[in-house]
Amino acid sequence: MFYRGNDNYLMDRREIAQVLDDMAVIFELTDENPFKIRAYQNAARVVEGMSDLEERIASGSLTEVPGIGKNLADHITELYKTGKIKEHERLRKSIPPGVIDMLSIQGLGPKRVKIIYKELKATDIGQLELLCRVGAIRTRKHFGPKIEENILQGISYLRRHLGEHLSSNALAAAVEIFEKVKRHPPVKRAEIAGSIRRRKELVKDIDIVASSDAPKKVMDFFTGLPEVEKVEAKGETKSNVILKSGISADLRVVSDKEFPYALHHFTGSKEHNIAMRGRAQKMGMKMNEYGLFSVRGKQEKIIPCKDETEIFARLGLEYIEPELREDMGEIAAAENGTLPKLVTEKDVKGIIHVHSNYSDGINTIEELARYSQKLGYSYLGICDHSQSAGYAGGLKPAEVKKQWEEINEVNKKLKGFTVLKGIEVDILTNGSLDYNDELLEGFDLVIASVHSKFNMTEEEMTSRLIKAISHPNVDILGHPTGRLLLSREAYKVDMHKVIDAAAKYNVAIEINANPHRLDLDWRLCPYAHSKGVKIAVCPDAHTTDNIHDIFFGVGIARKGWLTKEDVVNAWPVEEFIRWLKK
DNA sequence: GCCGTTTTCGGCCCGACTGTTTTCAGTCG
Repeated sequence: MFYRGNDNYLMDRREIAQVLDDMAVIFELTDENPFKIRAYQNAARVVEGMSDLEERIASGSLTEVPGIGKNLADHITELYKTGKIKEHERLRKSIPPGVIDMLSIQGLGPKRVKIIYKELKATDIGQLELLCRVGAIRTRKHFGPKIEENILQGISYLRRHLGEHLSSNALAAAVEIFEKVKRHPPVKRAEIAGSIRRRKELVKDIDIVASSDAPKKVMDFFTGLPEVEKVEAKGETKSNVILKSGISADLRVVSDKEFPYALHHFTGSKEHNIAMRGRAQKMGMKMNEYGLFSVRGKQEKIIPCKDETEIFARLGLEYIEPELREDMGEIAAAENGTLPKLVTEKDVKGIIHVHSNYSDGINTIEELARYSQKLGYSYLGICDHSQSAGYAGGLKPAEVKKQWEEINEVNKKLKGFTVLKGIEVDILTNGSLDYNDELLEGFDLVIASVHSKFNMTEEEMTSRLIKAISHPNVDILGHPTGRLLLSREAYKVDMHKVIDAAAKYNVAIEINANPHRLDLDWRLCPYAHSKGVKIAVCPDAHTTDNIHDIFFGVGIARKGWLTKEDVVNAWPVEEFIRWLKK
């Protein structure tokens, strides 16, 4: 199931980018030159997209990379070699961590946080909340009751999601410790269970299930891992630790005979398990994490099963994929033999919705194409931003024409691979699109997305999206609700009406595979399927690395019961193009 | 911070929106 990750230095590059971004954040709070801040942010993105970082560090040629000068080259080298930057450590100490946390509150940026910290002396979110409640915020210039209210709402949103993690972060942390546990000699079998295995978009903790005859040894090994910050509980069957990444992780160790039952039990969901136990009971059986038992009076006898498939079979069910175990109809479908054959990562044929260096992406069209081809895909849809998206380097019509010529050139060079001329066109406030019809007609592929004016009423936003969908050139509706997991709520919109409109105009809806979005929500996929609406699983990539995010999008599609027939970019290129020309 | 046949200082991207104001500051994308 696992994220195949990337070749070579992904973690190093991401970690370096993270530190540079962190420095930029601190600079924002300390009145640094705004262009210096941007230089750091820019360098973070550049490093993230570099394929030859190690060579350049070794040869000292980092400064040849646009956006990296003497200073940043030194910082990056220091970080790569020593794991830290002295100046970063110094900056970190100059500002309380609780102040930096405030920046994650929606509507609070560096300027306001600085006033809250320097003038109102609040050093964490709790103190800030108190200031809002007593009306102390509104005493400052340009602060008023409405801003107090917005801050309180932002804090409440953060609290509601306290202890939750993006699936991408949780998975990365889980894989790191899981691989070690799995390779530990006393361990016979091991799997990541829980909501990560069910591919939920947000995850509270990591669950690992292992089998062994020497549970104590396994527990000692687990609680002694270098990734562990704190051991919360430690026993022979269960241990709980807090990882240095801040995520809580559970390990359960059972005998190898018990493993399939434990795996099923700790994969959940709780609701699925309740329904399964009810079914077992009706069939004269009993089910828990240690086994499936036949019950006769007071006599209980274990029913041996070597894996989960056998457990389901004993209960008269087809194997149910973990993604579907939410008690949302999967048990009935497994009984009737009507479970869908879920789309897999391998089914995906084309990567669409990718930003190039024409707008806010890092890589050139050719780099993106060659990388996608190397990964085994057969087509790529370049979809940069349209002209209104000034912040993201949106393309003016003349630049679009230039890009088309470049795409033609790249297509001539590549064999057995097709680059499509696409665009992520902004949906303007009134639902019209950001280019005239003549220009739109020239694209192979048009994704329409909202990037502005999120605070409309539900009626206004719904009709705005439906108007965009009804445009004859629109093929796909991009990130339909605009949500950013753990940081921004979706805008108000009636997605059922939007899906109905997508069905009417034969427009596909995106599952944006960026782990911060995962939008369309999987809970709405069955409705879309029932209306015949197709889905596009798109990485919304801004670097070659981001293309791997497709993994998270496919997870959501699977959770939404979708098959490869439902997913337009799981179709061969000819079929996809035929559909685009519909 | 970076960049540069405008070669070493001066420019670097901006439009929309909100909540404050009474002309603008801050945030977001």
